[in-house]
Amino acid sequence: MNNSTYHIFFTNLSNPLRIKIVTSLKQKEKNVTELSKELKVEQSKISHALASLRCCNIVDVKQEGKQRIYSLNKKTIVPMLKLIDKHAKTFCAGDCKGCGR
Amino acid sequence: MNNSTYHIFFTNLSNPLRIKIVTSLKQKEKNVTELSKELKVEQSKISHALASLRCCNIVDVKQEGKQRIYSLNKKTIVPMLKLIDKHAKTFCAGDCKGCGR
DNA sequence: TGTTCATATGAATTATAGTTCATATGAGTA
DNA sequence: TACTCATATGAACTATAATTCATATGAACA
Repeated sequence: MNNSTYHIFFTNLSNPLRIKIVTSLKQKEKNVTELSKELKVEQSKISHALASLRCCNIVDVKQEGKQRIYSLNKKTIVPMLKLIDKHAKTFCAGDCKGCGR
Repeated sequence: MNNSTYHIFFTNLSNPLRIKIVTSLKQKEKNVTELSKELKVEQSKISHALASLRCCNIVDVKQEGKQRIYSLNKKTIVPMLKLIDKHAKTFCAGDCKGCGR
């Protein structure tokens, strides 16, 4: 597999807001306004974040009336987050702190 | 698990050089000079990249004489890259192109 | 068809992360 | 202990990505 795909994919998930959206959608699908209210984040920020996530098919959309319902593509993301959980537990004493650079 | 760990972990892998190093170390462990020559990248760039990867325990180091041998922590990374391979194949027609934003 | 609610988009600004280069550290060896 | 090879580090600079805000689109409905 080519490195560029990895780079694009990881970059997409390397953002606090997008991660928040992902973990929120893990529970259940939501529309933009719901996400905006739940996360206390301005609507256009949510929309931009969702646009990125859609690019890599990390989330799916469906239209329902004037709402757009976003759902998580769990096939990839759920096992991936599990890998990180396990990694952090095993190698980073619970959670990864980064190294300030 | 807390979102900050996900963020730090993904950010670490969201960089072309660090990904190159990771995929190179998947084959076999290498020292800094070897990586620098193989990837045709200046030594300090490699060192900085390795420092980041070490923070999240994505790579390990051992000293051997004056060299430092870096190896990949395969437990997490190998299955993670496989997940992306499969994702790209299944959902992105082979490889993820991003969306130019 | 004009108004409202829901969401998306573009572009300028701002924040974050990466590169570069000069230099420091540190192991081995003459 | 002075020198060399291997690697690390800090800080200024540069590049990349995120935020903001004004505005566009588009569905529903009066």
